[in-house]
Amino acid sequence: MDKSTALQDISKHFDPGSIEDKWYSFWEDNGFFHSEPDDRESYTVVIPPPNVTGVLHMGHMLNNTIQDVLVRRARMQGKNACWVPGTDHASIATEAKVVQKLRDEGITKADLTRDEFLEHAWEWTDEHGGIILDQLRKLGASCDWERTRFTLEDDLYEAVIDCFIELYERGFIYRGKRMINWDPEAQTALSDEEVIHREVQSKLYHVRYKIKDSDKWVTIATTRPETILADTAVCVNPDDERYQDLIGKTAIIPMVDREVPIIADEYVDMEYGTGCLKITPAHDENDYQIGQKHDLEIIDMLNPDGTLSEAAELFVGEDRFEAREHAIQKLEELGQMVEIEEMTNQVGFSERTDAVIEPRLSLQWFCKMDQLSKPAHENVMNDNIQFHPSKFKNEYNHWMENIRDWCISRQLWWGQRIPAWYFGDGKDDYVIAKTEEEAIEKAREKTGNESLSADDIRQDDDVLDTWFSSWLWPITVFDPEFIRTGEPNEDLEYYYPTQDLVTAPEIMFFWVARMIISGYEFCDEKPFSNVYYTGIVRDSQRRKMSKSLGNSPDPIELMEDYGTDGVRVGMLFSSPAGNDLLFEEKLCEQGRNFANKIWNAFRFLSMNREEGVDYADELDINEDNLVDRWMLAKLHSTIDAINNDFENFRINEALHKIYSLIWDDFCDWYIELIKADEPGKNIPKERLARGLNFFEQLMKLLHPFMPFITEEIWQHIRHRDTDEAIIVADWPEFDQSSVSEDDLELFDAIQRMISALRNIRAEFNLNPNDEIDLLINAKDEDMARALNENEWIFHKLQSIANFEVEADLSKPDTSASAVVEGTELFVPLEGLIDLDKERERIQKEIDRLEGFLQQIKGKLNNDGFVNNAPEDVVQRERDKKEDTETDLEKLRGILDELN
RNA sequence: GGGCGCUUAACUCAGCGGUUUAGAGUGCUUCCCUUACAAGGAAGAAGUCGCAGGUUCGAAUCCUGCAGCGCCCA
Repeated sequence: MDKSTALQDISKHFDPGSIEDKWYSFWEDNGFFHSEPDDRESYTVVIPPPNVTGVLHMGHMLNNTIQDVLVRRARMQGKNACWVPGTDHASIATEAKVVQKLRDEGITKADLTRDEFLEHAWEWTDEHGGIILDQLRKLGASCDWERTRFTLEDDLYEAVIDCFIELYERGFIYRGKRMINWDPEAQTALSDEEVIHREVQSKLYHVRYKIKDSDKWVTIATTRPETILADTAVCVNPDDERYQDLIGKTAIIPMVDREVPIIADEYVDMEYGTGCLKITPAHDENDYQIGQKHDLEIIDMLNPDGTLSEAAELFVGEDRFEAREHAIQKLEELGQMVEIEEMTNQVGFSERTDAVIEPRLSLQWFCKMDQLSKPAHENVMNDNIQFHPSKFKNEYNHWMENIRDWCISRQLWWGQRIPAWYFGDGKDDYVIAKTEEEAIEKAREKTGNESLSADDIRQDDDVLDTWFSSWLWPITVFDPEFIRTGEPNEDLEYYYPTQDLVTAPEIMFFWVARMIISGYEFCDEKPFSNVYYTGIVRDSQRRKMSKSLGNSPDPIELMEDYGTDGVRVGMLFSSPAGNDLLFEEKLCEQGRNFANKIWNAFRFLSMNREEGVDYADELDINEDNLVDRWMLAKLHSTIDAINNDFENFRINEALHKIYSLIWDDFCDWYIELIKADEPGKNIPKERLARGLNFFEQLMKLLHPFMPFITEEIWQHIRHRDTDEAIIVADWPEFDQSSVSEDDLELFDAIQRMISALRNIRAEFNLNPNDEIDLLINAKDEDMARALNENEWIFHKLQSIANFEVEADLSKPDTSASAVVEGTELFVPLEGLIDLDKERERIQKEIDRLEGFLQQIKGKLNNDGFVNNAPEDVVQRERDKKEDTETDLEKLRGILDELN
């Protein structure tokens, strides 16, 4: 397949749409994404599994682009790169969607059996699942699709059950009645991490309770007056002098006239509110603690759906918010509402359904965290696992230091069903078993009842938290049986621990911390070495992009409008690790424009190719050509800098450097300077070959960022066998000996001279084609020789009739002038020059340099600086001073002559 | 309430080790369809680096306080 010819009609605008699918299939079909264990060093990344029925959003785009950049570079470096894709079942979110869909069809969940419901859920999953994986393909993600995993597929399901059983046997899992976060919308318990606290405007109700056998009243304050119905005590601080006489008395709960004790506990803050606290042990965490301590009655007044239960006595069946309104009304009627105060307070909302969370006493399964989390805590703090940026270590530390037990049961059907089997109503009347048969056996053993049968036992209805399956992700994607066997298979042995994890800081506790915990617990080894936290993608008003707000552009549309490469570049450009990204489409435009620039550079080189000519395939510069030496030095210093950026996870910096190397150095200078000497002629063969070879190096450095255009161009430059595709090409190797500081400096001086000439043309309205004379008074003989040797560069970039360089040339009359590092440039402009304007120009330069000189002198006149600063720093200042003084002297001379 | 972070050009952001007149993109001004690219080229204007102290020979950079904004946790 020789695509290197017939490019004369190539489009002026790069058309990404026509090549993306082609190259993606090419890579995938040829197995470049697939990895098998071998002798090479492994480089492994596991994807943060998106929700199986979700669609790609901007956060995924950023996150997966970064993963792809890392993976593609590692692959080019010759590592055995393996990026494992997959999805999770997103228990609550998916179940909620299925419930909603059924509701739309007039079916309620309660009408269905578990199996019937799951059938609907699988149907939904089959229909919507995988969409997001196709979207990742569109993004160019070089995942090993043969390894695609789903947290609810059979063997991963089994692994989670094994994990539960294992941890139960190790004593880390227990069942208990605890205060949990109840989501009345999804009707399930949630972990602490799934509750989002938001500040809301609310009211603080001051309500007075009557003291029994007395005319006295006591006033409490609450934001949830309906919970008064479940009060079982009133509590004051034992040191509070105001209430000493009340302790031990009885208060009468308003509305229901229940008698409750007035107790004393240090927990009560005397300063807060009235210093009197109502105690509702069933519906508040702290109240529950006090209730336990003082052995108070517990009245659970809520049904699972958030309506009031019989226990409330009043407003039974009403929703909690409706009941609140009625309670307020009633209290006012009774004359027991003392005051209503406006206030802001923190309210918990469900991460998934956004329903207001109710603290609720409930029998749930928990995972004990204090012991389990120790190695995970230590190994992040000692940098055995590195966070990028490291500021996230602090948050991690704080969470770990205050870690609480993890509520892992969910009152849902979509997930791994808890392997607990009950044979009675007692607290301990259960066994943990993988199968029914095993459960029967264990139950017989436990009860001593040999005739116990399947009819006598019942499996727990609940499933496990989704994160209880994804915390095993780096292990089970490779070896689902490992949790059970403890014997790693070949894959786990080879790929674990993985190298880098790229994710959002939002799920540091949900997922990252827990993966580290399970990694140490089951593998006795970290799951990854680096965690790169991306920023959050926000809109121009700093709002998080979300589907519900409708402020997120459709990623697929963006890719269609700007090209995938363009969008990738746009996303990465202003996104250093951990910093939020304010997304605007302009960023994609910049990416698209860059692709177009590259495309046209390639197009130009192609147009100069001649049919049947072989262009050398090794980069072999012309050592006699400053421009070649300069480009080589630029290339290698950039390779070095980019490698360094990658080491430090400064992905956006690396991109900026390759961007500038291609656009500013290669396109604006190198290509201009290798152009044919006469218009209409082709670039000479050797020169063009070198240009193409440089271009190849640039494409390789760019490939991780812009995979499609680089492969397209790579394949056009010359014929490639399949295994010579850029995706598996060698990452350019840094060579220090290719970086000549002298060449970089000389070329930099020439660039500034050219810029000075362009400035003169602009100031005096000369056209690019107007010929000028250029007389140069070089600062010394070396510079004179160097400029004479490189006279051609000036001719290439400027229309120059006469070019003259001397080390002692005097200024011609009526010329425009410039001074670059002690070298004076004169452009005689008889009749064209506006002397006032020229004086102004020179004066401006003098002013600028004088300001600069002042600063340098300030330093050098400071004894402290001269005596204390490192010698080379002081010397540099001295050199600067001398150079600046020389330039100033010359400019003043020029100005004198103009006057 | 506890903790963390941010504040740099009109806008969005870089700026890692403290020491070259603080950079990029966008936007703006002027010129140019110059034999790749107008999705482009050239030139240019634009910043007392939030405020106040401190350390230092030297601070956008380190420390302290303050203000404003944001995030995490309770």
